[in-house]
Amino acid sequence: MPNQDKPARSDFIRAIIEDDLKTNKHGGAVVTRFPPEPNGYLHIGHAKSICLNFGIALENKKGVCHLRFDDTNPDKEEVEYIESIKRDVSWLGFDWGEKLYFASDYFSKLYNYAIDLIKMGKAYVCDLSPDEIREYRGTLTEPGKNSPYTDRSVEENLSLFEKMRAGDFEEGSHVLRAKIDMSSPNLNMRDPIIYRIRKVHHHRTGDDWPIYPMYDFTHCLSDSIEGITHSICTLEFEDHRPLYDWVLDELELECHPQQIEFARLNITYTIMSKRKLLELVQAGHVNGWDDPRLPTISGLRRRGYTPDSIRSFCDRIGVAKTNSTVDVSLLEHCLREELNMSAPRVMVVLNPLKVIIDNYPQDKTEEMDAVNNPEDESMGNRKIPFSREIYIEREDFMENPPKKFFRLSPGTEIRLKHAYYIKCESVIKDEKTGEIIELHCSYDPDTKGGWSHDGRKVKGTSHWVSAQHAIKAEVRLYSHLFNTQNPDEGDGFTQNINPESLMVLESCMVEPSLAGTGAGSRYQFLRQGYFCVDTDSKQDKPVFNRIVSLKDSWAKIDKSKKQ
RNA sequence: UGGGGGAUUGUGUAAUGGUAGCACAACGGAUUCUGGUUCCGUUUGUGAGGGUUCAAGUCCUUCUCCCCCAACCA
Repeated sequence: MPNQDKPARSDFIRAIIEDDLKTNKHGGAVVTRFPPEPNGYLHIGHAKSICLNFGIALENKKGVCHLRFDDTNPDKEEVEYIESIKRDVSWLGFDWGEKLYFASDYFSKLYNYAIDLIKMGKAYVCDLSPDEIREYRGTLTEPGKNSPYTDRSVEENLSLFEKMRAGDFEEGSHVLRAKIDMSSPNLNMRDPIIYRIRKVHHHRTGDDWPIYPMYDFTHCLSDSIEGITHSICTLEFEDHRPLYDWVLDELELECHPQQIEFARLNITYTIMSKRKLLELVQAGHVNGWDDPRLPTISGLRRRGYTPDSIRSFCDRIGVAKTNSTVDVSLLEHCLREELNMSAPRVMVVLNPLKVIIDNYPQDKTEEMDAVNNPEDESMGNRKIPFSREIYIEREDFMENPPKKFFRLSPGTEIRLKHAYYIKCESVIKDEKTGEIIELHCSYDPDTKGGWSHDGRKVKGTSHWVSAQHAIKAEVRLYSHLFNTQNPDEGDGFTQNINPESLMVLESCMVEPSLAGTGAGSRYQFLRQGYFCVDTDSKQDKPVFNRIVSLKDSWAKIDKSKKQ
């Protein structure tokens, strides 16, 4: 159960709930709900809402959070999405227990409520076409005018609505509207449509219904039916609150939840719109909904993000009504913070450079001791084979090093992590291209384990892998999907896609202890970053995703020098 | 030019008339067999003007800027 031992967070929503508890408004009950529409995959913006709603329930003695699918638009909704949403919510660590609901389960009740409204003279069947309805609605600055059907008799409305329900009318020919006020400055109150005719198969109710209720009618009533106390939603529904309240007030329902709105989550260098996410997937800019560059829950999961780190992120960003964009580095920080403690360290050479240690015996192999995690001794040690030929990172050698370069260069000495000190004696290059092919080094046998007894200091430490023992692997390096902090600026978000957001390295050299590691396992590749075994990984060819790099102060120095 | 919201450092978020705090980021230093981690430190803020008050981010007032709303979507 997440978040229980953490200090209580405070935000304006929790403050409202606390007040309600003090005044015993709901008899101590706190009932929230997460109400996704099953028309797409969940993203980290949904995670914020999930953490809020389920988190609040967990924090209160009589707290409950429902998972309710808002499935009133069969045109766009699919069972596949329901399954993915359930999977994502529980992966994030939340449990709805028995409290799994579907708005479609309330269709009969909703239909009866609509009839109640008609009988009260508060709803009418309108024969205007969609275009006409728009026209009659007026504009932001001009009031609307009454539909010619506003004043139909209760009997006529009843019989018309029954016919709608019976499937006697064509799609678009009739709608049921709430009779409120066509001159309201709030467009949502200008006789909103509450039922439309859609002769579409519904994934749960089949062909039972030729009419489907609209969001504004369905949502408040579903909340009321379920005994929700606090109905938390995003800012764009603020204008809908008067309608939410109107429906429940007119129907004189005992349970009248309080709708509270908060700002949705935005993160730098990514997008959070379902529509745009869909476009990226369909246009092939990414490889499916679980592409590790996407902010979808499934993408983050595949990338290697942990549920804990996402929850921790959601805790830290807070909840408010200000439109805001959170720096993606905060998300990365949350991941590093967790994995620093839990991820085993391992040595992997991403861009191999062969090193031959000339004074090391030809056929000798030694087992070197290595700690699995310096932050957690209980994770133990492992043995790593060392031999005459090894690989080091190409970046760790420079023939003409600048100042402050602590790594290997001709004549300098570095430490091989957990092994020996080596000194670079000569550089072998391709005669034609000038490319460095291999390095010849000498080692100091008295420095086994990476220590010298004479107090000699080396500034650089490199990771390495024994050439004959190495496993070849593919590593996928991800960076931001977009080049700009706000992908929506400029000529549309697809123009800002980062062409280098995925770099595949095919010939990485992995230490042998990683043989057979399973998909989803996370490691720290020493000095490089946190990596996760991808689902594409095969026994003979492991595939790793870089979740996030380590912080790199050398990269900063190097970069500032070049500028 | 209707209605509804919002504005606190680079970013996010606290401070319910009484020392503007925290986190991330950035920068400096110490420690370190990861240029990681850890530790210490530094810089940057109440959108603007006026008013009330001993005291204003907070109250009053005028203004500015930003977001949302005219789907038979949610």
